[in-house]
Amino acid sequence: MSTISERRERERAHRHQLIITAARELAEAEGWEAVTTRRLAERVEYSQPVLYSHFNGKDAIVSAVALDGFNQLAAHLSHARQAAAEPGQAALRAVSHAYLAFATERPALYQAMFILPTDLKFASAETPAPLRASFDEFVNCLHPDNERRELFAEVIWSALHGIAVLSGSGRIPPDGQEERVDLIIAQIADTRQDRQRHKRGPRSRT
Amino acid sequence: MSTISERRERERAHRHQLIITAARELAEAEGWEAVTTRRLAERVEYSQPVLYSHFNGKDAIVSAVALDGFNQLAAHLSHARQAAAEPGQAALRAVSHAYLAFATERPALYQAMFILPTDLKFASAETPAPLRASFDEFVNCLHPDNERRELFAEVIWSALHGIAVLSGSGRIPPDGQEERVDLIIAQIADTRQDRQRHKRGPRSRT
DNA sequence: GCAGGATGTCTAGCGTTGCTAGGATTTAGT
DNA sequence: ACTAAATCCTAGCAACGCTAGACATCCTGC
Repeated sequence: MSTISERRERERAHRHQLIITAARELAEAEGWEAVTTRRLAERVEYSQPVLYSHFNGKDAIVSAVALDGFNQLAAHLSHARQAAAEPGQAALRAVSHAYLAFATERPALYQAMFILPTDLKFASAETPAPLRASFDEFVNCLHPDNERRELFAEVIWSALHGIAVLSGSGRIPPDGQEERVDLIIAQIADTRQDRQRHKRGPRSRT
Repeated sequence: MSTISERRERERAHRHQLIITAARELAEAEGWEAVTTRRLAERVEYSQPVLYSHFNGKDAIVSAVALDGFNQLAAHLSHARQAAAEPGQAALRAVSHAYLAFATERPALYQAMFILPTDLKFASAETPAPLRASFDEFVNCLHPDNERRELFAEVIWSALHGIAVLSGSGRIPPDGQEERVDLIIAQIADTRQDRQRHKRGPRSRT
């Protein structure tokens, strides 16, 4: 009575992942507007309703793809950071370039993570680990004595996200990304700035 | 034979603007997912097909709203810049705060301008004037001797857009926007940096 | 004043979307 | 072998963007 239900559960988990992978591949091949429940069901060779026995709806599927993406992003950034010779500005530069490369090379995945509406909870107690891990890759590039590391990381991440999405949608020229990243690193994360200088008394972040 | 067709044209232009306004108001009241062609038609008290005699499709309506938004944004930023005592960093700070205020106070409009798919052409020859005007409000805050003003403006704009959209979608905490803007201004647009120092030889922007 | 053509508008409907109810079929436990 | 439960699919709903074709209205030329 146990092994049989275990196998069932295993198969179910396998199919769960199959749906996520199929959705991502379909989005990467033809864009998210081509990811309909019918086409997705056809692709996994099941009927539509089975999708709804795994996910609450289409948004939940996109969310699952996004969560998967955050795992990949965290690994990608971590790899870049550790490949850098030493921590500090070099690591930050490496992570930033890795971030932008991820955004440009996996546009559909990036879209699921940051643009499409998802159920994911950010910046709260129930934030999934991969999200926090990705963010921490930026934080860990900053000097531990900088009491405003989180703030710096937020701003750097925001700036990178901004140029990623604006160039991705053609709102700024796709060329010159390199220059922009260099400018961000040089200006925002100037190592002269990333120190106790930025210590401040506790502030009310109302 | 002339005045009558003139009146027709006038009425048509009026209705054109009516549709745009109705779409914007509906989006601001209930979000863009509530803006359907049926509801929009009902709101302007015409049937669906008249929308298509004015616009090529729903995307074109969103684009028109976005273009209208860029006019408002340009005026908003221009006002903030000229209200600042003198040009330079103070003006940049004023414009940046005005930009973020616009994004947070008019989220639906901002979404049409920057997130939803539109037909607008950015960063090209046929870029509509209001888009360029908005961008130039940033450029004009930077020192004319800085040969990389455009690059600086792109990065500042991107950073602001990043924190606007990430906080708007809950991906970074909505609190602390003030701190982030201050950091961007202080770091990226440090007046010591915004000068000939940044002159460089022509670079290959491959 | 009145036919006739052009213009403007609406009704109705097509194909597709996300999602679900209810029946059919297979499987498990006694 | 028989009942019950779990599993899956067929069929369909309401709403979507969009369009064809019928109806009404208005201007023009006689």
